[in-house]
Amino acid sequence: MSEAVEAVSARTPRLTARGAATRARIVEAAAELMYVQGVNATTLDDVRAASGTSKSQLYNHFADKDALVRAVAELWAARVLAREEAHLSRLNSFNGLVRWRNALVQRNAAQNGAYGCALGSMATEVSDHDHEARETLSATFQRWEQLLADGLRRMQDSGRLRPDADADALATGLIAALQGGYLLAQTARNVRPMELALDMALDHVRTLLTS
Amino acid sequence: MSEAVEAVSARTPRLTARGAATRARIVEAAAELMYVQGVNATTLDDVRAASGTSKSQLYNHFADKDALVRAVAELWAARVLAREEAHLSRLNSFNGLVRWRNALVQRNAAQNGAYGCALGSMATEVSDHDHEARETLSATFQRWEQLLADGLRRMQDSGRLRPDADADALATGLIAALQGGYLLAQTARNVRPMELALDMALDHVRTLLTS
DNA sequence: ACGTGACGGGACGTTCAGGTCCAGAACGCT
DNA sequence: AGCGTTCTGGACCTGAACGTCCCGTCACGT
Repeated sequence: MSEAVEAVSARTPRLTARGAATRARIVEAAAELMYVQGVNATTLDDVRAASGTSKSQLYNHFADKDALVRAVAELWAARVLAREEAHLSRLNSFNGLVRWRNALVQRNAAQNGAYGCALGSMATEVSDHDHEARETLSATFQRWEQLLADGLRRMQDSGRLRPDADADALATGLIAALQGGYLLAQTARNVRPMELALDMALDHVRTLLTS
Repeated sequence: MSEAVEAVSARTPRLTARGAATRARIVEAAAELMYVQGVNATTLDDVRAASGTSKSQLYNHFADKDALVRAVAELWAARVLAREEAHLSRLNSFNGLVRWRNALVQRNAAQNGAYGCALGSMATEVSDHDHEARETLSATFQRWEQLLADGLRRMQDSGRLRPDADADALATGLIAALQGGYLLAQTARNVRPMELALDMALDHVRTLLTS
């Protein structure tokens, strides 16, 4: 997430440590609220109150609400990718994939599926409206798929996954299953559909292992 | 969709043919706008203009915007289920599943993935806010899964699908793959991820056929 | 210590969406 | 045909959310 903060601070060079801290407080508070309530239901006054700042700060750091939303999208993108990189950068076995699945399911079970995936929810809410944010999120999904695909390729290199399996396609399928699972779980307020979706995707990968 | 209309007309018994027509115009216009622009970005004035009605009509037929949103959710639910029932009620072979996939992909390709699935988009946008609408959508997903599961069971009965396959779990996985595919396609403005997601799910079903 | 520029607070303006109301037109029934 | 009921139109109200502004405060360099 430091990436996102620095990317913007580079655009506005004069920024003291205090200012940067305020900006970070704003984005983090907004990220939390927008995840829980949705982007549209989160007002700037909510953000102001939650971040302990004031209106002028919001408009000191962001041109308008859309700019804040974009910053929030970048923050979630960085957070999710950091988390996933930690899980996937050393992925090299089917069991690693199972552990990945379990971590995601457990995390989502803790809130009964509510809120879904921060990226997925933002994507549907924002993609009709803000092209820039949509492209950020699209690139993030692609990066996420790449992390998975790299892991699958390592499984191929070490002879665990059949070499004729299409790692990129599998990665897209896994992320789609995950996102679809998030959506069904969120709608049903129940993690079970997410488990089923991921298990089916993993079952499919299992059929492609070198037995 | 007649179901949804009748369900409400039953609640408000006094309603002339003209009134019913007005109500239907409102819901249909709102459904279109909310699908394309999103629920939140659609104002009642938009609906009024698009339906060729007036404010008082909206509030004559619906208590508030949330009630209209619920009616729209019911309309989409009925529309999607009617469409899917037409495709799936006689599903009895793997090729039927492939045709189902092709129809969905083709339909979504026509708009480059934009807007996604009406049900899925509404679900994420509404589920944090309106429990009733969320439950309608959740029930619709379940019904949809059931249509698929019934088809899969027919494939088992006719000996095409292995009897130890879990039809319900497969159905959930297929719908999740579809919804995840919709989401990725919408974010990328490209149908390809949806194709990959569905193909992976179908590949998995293929491994469960009686060879 | 003193001045400059960034930071901070919050009152205020403006717009716009949701929701109300009432008078008149259309309908349907006897 | 006449009358009550329902439907229709659109003006109007209200509140809330976005965005502006101005002045006070703080930090840092000289």
